[in-house]
Amino acid sequence: MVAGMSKRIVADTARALALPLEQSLGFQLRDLNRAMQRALQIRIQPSGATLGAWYFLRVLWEEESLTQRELASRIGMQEPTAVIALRGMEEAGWISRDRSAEDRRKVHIRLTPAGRALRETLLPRAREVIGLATQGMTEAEIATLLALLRRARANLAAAATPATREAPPPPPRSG
Amino acid sequence: MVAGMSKRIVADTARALALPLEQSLGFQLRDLNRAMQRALQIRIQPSGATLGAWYFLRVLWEEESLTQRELASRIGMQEPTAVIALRGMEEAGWISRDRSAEDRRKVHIRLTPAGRALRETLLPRAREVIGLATQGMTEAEIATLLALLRRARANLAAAATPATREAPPPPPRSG
DNA sequence: GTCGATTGGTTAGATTTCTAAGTAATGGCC
DNA sequence: GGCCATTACTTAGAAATCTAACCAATCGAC
Repeated sequence: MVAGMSKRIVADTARALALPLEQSLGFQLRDLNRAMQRALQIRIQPSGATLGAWYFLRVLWEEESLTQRELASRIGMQEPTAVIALRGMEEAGWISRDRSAEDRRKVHIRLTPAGRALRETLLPRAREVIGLATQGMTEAEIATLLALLRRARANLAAAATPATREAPPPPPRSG
Repeated sequence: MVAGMSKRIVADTARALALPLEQSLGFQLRDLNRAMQRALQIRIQPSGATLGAWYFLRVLWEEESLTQRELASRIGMQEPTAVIALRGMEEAGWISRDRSAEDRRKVHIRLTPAGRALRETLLPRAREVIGLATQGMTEAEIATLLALLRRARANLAAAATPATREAPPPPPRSG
C-alpha cells in the first residue's frame, strides 16, 4: 500500500528494479497453473483420460456433435494436438468421429454412452481440485479471481491480433 | 427445472450441472497462462533464450552463485529439466557451471557478463507483457490478483503434502 | 578404514504440445 | 465443365517437460 504521491513513478521504478518471483504475474500464473493441472491430471488419469481429453469432454458434455475444428477452437487447442487427443479418445471408446454427409471435409465428434458416463466419474474429481484451490475464499473472491483472469486474457488477445484497419504485418524483429 | 430448492443446494447443483468453461478456474488459468507464456516467449526468443532460461535468469539476476538444485527448486522446475536448460545457457555463454571445491557433488551456477547484460534486453520485454495483460487494471486489482493466485497455490501445496497430522509445516506466507 | 544411507546431479524414455507443410473436399468465377 | 482460393483435417518433425532409474560424492556408525 503506497500512501505517498507520485505513485506512478514509484510503482514503475519498483517494478523495474525489484523482481521477486512472488510478485511476478507470469511466474505466479505458471506456478499455480502447473500445480492445478497436475492435481487434476492425477485425479483423472485413473480413468485413462489425459488433460486434453478432459477439456474436450467438458465441452462435449454440454454440446454434442461439434466438428473437430469447433471443438479445438473452443478450448484454444491447436488442431494437430486435437487430432492426437481425439484419436486416443476414439480408441478408448468415448467418442465417435464421423465424416459429415453434407460436407465430407468435416468430422463430427459425438459422445458414446461410455464417454457420457465419464461425467459422473470425472466431474467430482475436478470439483475437488477447484474446492481445494479455493479453500478459504469467499464466493466473491473466486468471482473476482475469475474476472481478473478473463480480463487479462482479453487484453492479451486484443494485443495479439493486429485488429487494426491498415496496420502492416509486423515484421519479425531480430534483436 | 429446479424451483423450490434451498439456495445452497441450488448453487451446488448449478455448479455441478452447468460447466461453462468461462467459469472454470482450471480452464481460465490454463488459457491465460498459455497466452501469457507465449507472449513472453515470442519477445525473448530473439535473444535465443527459452522460457526456462528466462526464469533461471530472473533468479540469478537477484542472487548469484546458487547451486543447480537451489535454482531449480526456486522456480519449481524438475532437475532433469533444469539440466537441459542450464546446459543450453552455458553453451550460450550466459552462465558458468563449476563444481564446488568443498563439496564436489554441488554445481555452482554463476552469471557471465553476457548473462548479466541480458537483463537490460529481456526485462523490458517482460514488463511489456505484464503491462499488456494488466492494461486497464488498477494497482489494487493487480495486487488482488497476485494475492489470490498465491493463496490458491498455497492451498494446493498444503493439500499435496501428506500434511503431517500433528505439526503441519507453517506455509511461508509472504505479505 | 569400510559399509550403508543420503544428497546432488545426470541420463534415458515417454508424453504433450507446438509449427510447418501436405492432402482432400467445397464453392466462386470464367 | 475447369481452375483457383478457401476450408477441414492430417502428417511430420521438433521443443519442453515430466517420471524413473542411474552414477558419484559425502557423512555417520561401527
